[in-house]
Amino acid sequence: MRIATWNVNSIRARSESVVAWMTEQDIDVVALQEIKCHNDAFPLMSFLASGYDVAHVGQGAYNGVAIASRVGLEDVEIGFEGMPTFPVDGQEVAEARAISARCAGIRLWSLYVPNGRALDDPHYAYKLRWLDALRDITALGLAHDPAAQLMLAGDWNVAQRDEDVWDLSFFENRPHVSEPERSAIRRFLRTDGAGPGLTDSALPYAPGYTYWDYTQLRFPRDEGMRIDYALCSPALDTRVTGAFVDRDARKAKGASDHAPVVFEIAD
DNA sequence: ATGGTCGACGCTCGA
Repeated sequence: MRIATWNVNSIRARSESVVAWMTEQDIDVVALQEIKCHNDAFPLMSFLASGYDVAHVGQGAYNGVAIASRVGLEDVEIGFEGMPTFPVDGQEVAEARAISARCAGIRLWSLYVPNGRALDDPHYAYKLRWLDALRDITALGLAHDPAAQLMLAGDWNVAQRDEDVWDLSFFENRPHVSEPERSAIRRFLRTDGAGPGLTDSALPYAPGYTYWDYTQLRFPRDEGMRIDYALCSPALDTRVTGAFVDRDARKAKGASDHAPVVFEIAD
């Protein structure tokens, strides 16, 4: 079985190419981020016509996440317990950054972690709060069910290692590489005894970049970042037999600025 | 040639 994660940067602008890619690449389930459309504007027909069921939550021009599956889509959850909100015009908003479903026995999350914007921006503190809350609820769930088949997939907006960005000095005093963000991700991982004990399952197979800015000729110069990945529970990680970043999908005319990451899962 | 991007609720913002 193949599960993918892809920040598509608008689903309405490229629903046909996303569905065509899924069919060509034999993708069974995809976690989509930044769909950037209202719930009633989701291009559902493109997916249904190719045999994919879809769960989605939108927020107009920004954010929005979805899961498309041809192997079942059950027990959909929007957001997670304790998910932090962000104040917009004095109102606390639960942004459309997390959706989950059980597909072929796997509890898959599609996550769009807040960008952070700048180290002194309120969105940066929000990002750290958001990651901490997600880690807490994940650790609780896995403590209750250590054999859970769990995949947290998405755009994490954190480059964990120095080699996950093309030029570390470019990111000095900017989000994505700061120690608090990296520490927040490490606390999800098996290597941190206190956390839920997940594994960055693509890393052994696909350690390359997943995102290249549209500007500054970043893609032709291969000046990218590895910020899209999936953290898997121990029981699921043992089933991951391979992964790849499809750079060809980033090359295409009208492509998203992120490439999809594909996981091969043994039965 | 010292620039060079997109998508959306587009005369501006977020990535």
